[in-house]
Amino acid sequence: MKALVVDDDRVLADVIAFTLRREGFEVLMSYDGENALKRWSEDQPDLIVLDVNMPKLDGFTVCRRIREHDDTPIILLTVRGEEDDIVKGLEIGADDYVVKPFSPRQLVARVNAVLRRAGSTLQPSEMQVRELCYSPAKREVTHLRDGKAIPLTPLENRLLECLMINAGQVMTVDIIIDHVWGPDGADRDMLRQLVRRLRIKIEPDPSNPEYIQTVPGLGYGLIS
Amino acid sequence: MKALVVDDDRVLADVIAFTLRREGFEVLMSYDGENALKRWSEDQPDLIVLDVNMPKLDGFTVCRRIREHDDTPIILLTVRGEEDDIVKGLEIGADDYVVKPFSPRQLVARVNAVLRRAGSTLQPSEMQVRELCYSPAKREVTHLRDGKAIPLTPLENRLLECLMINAGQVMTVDIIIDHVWGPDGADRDMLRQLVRRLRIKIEPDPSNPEYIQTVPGLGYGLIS
DNA sequence: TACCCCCGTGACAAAGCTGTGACAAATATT
DNA sequence: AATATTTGTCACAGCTTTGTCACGGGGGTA
Repeated sequence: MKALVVDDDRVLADVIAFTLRREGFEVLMSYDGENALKRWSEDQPDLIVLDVNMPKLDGFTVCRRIREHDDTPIILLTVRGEEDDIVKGLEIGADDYVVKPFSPRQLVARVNAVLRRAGSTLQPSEMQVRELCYSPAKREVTHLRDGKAIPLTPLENRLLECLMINAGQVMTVDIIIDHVWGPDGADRDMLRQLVRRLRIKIEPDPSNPEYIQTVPGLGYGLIS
Repeated sequence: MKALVVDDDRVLADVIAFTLRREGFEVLMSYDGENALKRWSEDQPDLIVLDVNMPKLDGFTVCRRIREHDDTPIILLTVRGEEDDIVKGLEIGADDYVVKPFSPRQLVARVNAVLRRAGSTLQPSEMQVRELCYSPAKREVTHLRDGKAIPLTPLENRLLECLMINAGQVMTVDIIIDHVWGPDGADRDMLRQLVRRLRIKIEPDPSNPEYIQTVPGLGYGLIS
C-alpha cells in the first residue's frame, strides 16, 4: 500500500509519515501542491493525505485535478474553525477529512475507514481453486463436496490468501513469509508449522497433500 | 423532504424557511422549544434547523430530548463567540452547526452535507433478522416469540444498527468501533463490554449466542 | 555406509484473544 | 442534591493461536 502525504509543514508531514509507516504503508511525501500532482501521476499511490492550506496549489485544487482522472481515496487536513472547508472539500470529491490538530490514532481510523470503503472492490469476496472455496471476508474455507465451512486463524488466512492469489505458481519461502508476517519476517520453522496447520484444515489427507504442494528448496504452491 | 425550522427570531426563521423552500423542502416552523418538540413528534420532519438561544426550552434541551428518541438530523444555530456551545451541541448529538450570521448558501451546504451523511444510513423504520425485530426509530428490539420490547441504550443501539444493516456478514472490530464511537474511536475493551451487554439483552442464552457471532481475530457478525 | 540438508511431525511453552464480573466515572433523572 | 442509568476501566480465567524445539525420515553425495 502506497500513501502520498502532502503538507507544507514538514514536521507534521513527518509525523504523519511515521504514523502511516507504522501501519505498514510505503509513504511518499510532497511539500507543495505541484509536486503532489507529479508524485501522484508518477507513483499512483493508493491513498492521499492532503493538506488544504499550501503555497502554490492549494489542497482543493489538487483534489479537483486528481478527481478529474481517478478515484484515489483522498483525506483532507483542515484547520479547526474553517468548517466551510470541510463542506467544500467533500463537495469537490474528497473522501473524508481530519481537523487539525488530530491524534495519530484518529488519522489511522480515518485512513482505515476510507480504504475500507474504497477497497471493497479491491478484493474479491470469494476465490476458488478446484473444490476449495475461500472467503477472505469471513476468514473461512469451504469444501464444495461437503459444504462445511472451516474457520481460519489470521495467519492461516494470510497464507491461503497468498497461495490462492498465485494459484498454480510456486511461491518462494521468502515471498510467503513477507506476505504473512510482513517485513520483520519470521523463520522457516514458523512457516513449516503454519503450512502444516493449514494442511490439516483443508487437506483431506494432510500427509498426501492435494492442494498445497511443496517444492523442496524453493517454497510452496497451490495446485490448480 | 420535510424540514422543521426552530427560531424565536421570526424574521430569521422566515429567511431560513425561504431558503429551504427554494431548495425543495416542505418547511414547518416553530418559535419556541416546546412547540418544536410538539411539531417534531407530530410531523416527523426529515431535518431540523434549531436555534440554541430560545425562551422556555433552549436548543440544547430540545436536541437532547429528540436524541432520546431518534436520529433525525439536527443542525444547530449558534452565535459567534460562543464556541463552547458548538462543542456542547455536537456532544449532545447535533449533526452540525452554523454560526450566525450566516449566508443562505452556507446553510444550504451544511444541510446537504448532513443529509448526505444521514442519507447513507437512511433506514427503514424496522429491520428483522430471524426472530429479532429492531426498530431504530424507537430504539428498541422485540423478540417475535414473546413480543416483549426491550429498550436499548444509545451505544447498544448503534451497535445493533451496524450489525443489522450488514446482517450475515462479519464486521471487523475497526468498522464497528468507527460506527459506534466515531472516528475518535474506542478500545477493544469497550466493544467487548458493549457486545456483552447487547447479548444479555437480546440473546436467550448470552453464553451461547444465537445471533451475535464472534469471529476471533476479526470481529462480530449477526447470523441471519 | 556415513554424512548432510530439507522437510514433516509432535509436544510443549508463550502470547494473545475473548468472555466475565466487579467496580468507578460520567450522565441523566427526580 | 440524591438517585438511577449508562458507560468506561480493570483484572482474571479459559481457550486459541502462535512460536520454539527436538526428533526422524528421505534423498542426495563422498
